[in-house]
Amino acid sequence: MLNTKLNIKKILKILKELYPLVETALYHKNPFQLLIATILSARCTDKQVNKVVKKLFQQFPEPKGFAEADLKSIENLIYSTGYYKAKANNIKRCSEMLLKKYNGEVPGSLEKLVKLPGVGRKTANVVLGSAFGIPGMVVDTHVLRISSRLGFIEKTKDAKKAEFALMEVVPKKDWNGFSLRLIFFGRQICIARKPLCKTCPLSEFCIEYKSAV
DNA sequence: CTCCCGATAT
DNA sequence: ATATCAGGAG
Repeated sequence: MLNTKLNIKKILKILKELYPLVETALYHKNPFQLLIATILSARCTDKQVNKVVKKLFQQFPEPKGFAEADLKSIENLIYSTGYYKAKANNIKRCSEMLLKKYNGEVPGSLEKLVKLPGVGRKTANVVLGSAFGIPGMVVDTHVLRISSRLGFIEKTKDAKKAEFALMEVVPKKDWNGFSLRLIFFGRQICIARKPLCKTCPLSEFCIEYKSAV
């Protein structure tokens, strides 16, 4: 069940009032560090990622360091984020490709970003939005869950499908902010296990809440 | 589709 | 004990 265009507009307005300033919570000082932090954030909380990246970037500030590093030493530094073998391998190979193809710089287009090891559409769109200021619709677990709860799109498990459907409904200038706001909203209010519908400022517009009452 | 996988909240 | 966390590769 989809929400009306007018309600979607109202929801976007309320979300902006709720979270006026939106910025990624991932610690980073340049596009490369944001890229690595975002790769690490797969199925892991930002808080957990931030616990490891400071030490990680102190040891390996640039692609060169990761490319020359022993895989084990990367694994040890990122261990607590989970999937540590796959992530370490991806980070090393990603750094190697950045050096070989892009002179160590992070490319600023979706097509190039998604070809990097460990980088899918979600990670690529995070980097586009938060490092380059290019509109990108980030569909992570929160956005996927909440955009259907609120009736922005039909329920789906396909993140790419959701991404394209959301780009139709949300104004392009809002794409970056929309994703970040839904993520904060998802952590604080529209929580996966136990959504706080009683105190939710969007419940009167929420398709799932209204159909449950 | 399965596999990768630790930390945390419930 | 189990679900969930800014997913991606094969």
